[in-house]
Amino acid sequence: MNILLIDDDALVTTALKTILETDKEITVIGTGSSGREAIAQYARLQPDLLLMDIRMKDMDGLEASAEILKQFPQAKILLLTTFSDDEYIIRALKTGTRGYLLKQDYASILPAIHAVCNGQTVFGNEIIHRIPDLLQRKNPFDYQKYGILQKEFEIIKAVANGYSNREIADTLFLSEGTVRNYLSTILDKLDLRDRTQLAIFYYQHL
Amino acid sequence: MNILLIDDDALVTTALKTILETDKEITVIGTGSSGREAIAQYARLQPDLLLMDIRMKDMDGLEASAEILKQFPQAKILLLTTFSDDEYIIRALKTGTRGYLLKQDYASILPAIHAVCNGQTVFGNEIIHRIPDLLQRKNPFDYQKYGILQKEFEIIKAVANGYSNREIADTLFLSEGTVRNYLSTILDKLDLRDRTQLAIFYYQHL
DNA sequence: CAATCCATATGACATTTGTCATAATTATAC
DNA sequence: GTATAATTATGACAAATGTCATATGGATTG
Repeated sequence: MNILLIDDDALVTTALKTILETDKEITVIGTGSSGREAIAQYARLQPDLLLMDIRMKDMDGLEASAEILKQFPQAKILLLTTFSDDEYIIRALKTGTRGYLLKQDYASILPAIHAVCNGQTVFGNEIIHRIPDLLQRKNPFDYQKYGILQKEFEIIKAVANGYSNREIADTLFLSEGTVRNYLSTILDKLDLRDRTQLAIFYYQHL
Repeated sequence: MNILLIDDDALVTTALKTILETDKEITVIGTGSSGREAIAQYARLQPDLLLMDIRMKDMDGLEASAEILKQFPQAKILLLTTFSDDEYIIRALKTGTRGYLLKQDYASILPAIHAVCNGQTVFGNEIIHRIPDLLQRKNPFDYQKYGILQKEFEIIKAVANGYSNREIADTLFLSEGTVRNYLSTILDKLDLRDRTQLAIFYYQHL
């Protein structure tokens, strides 16, 4: 089995390569450190399997996966991630990658590779168990934690619905200036710069 | 462990009951044959676990689950299904039920019950493997469809990452004016009003 | 070769957004 | 009962945003 290995961190790439090559059936035929490289290398090497990190600098593993799958719908891609990448799980599932593992879970990597090569789909246990929560949009934005007041939260929701200050003011029976002030405070509390970042924040935390 | 058993088909209920009671730790404290019964019985009996069919006459297992979970967020619900109930899987995941098994898979039922009672989430293997496919046919933002050009799409992604026009210009080596023009065109094509709505649109379509 | 389309760019303009200083109420808590 | 916090409000200002008209060079296509 010819494997292409992509990880931002050269140390990880090396470590993984060592692990993988303890398996006689596996050959690492290429490595890389970015999404763009993944795409280029994939097209060139046509590996049996692509083992890729999710979080990378230029283009993340998911974008790269999507692109590769567009060109090679049969591509077998196994994504690696850390616990903190929760939000990626659903996106990963949607791109159609064949597996999703925690990096920490070294023991599972080899079996997972074999399974994916055999056409199976593999998700680490912890990940499966998070799926219902994630789909449920649990993990709801805990506004108390950031010291956000009820009123402020109403503004947040309105912004996240795409309303302008004027519209928010009208809907909540406030003056536009007040809405602006609230928003300004919110941005400050959440350490964001503008309403767009706020909307994004909202969707990523809910 | 006290279990409530709901299935449309009395034969199945009986069969399952027999299987379950081979396990000394399990007691079937009630049975029923519809979603409504499930809700009523659940409230009355407060079982440790509810084992329920998905497809039933009056109110399907998912609606019933949703209702029960609303009243008892800690409820442990294990849904039974057949291969043909594909479309239900995603809905099931979204309701927050704790497990989802194929009826055919008798052998897994007892272990699954134990697992769920211990707070785990359990999905039959075949089901897990269908999740990516099922999610995938969801709305991936098909920018071709809206006549969005590649370049424009890059702008969209940048906006969805919370960048300002100035930053986008710098990153993509464009003038700020050009970025503004692109954005203006994009908003027009997608029938949106401002960058915030665009970011929201983006997150809702992927 | 003319007609389009794409990528890129300006300048001008109106509007919206975000910040700041400041302040009047009304609860609430100590 | 005084200090603090929450709700609401001004006005002024700078910066960012979005629109429009217009323009050029390159690629594609009929």
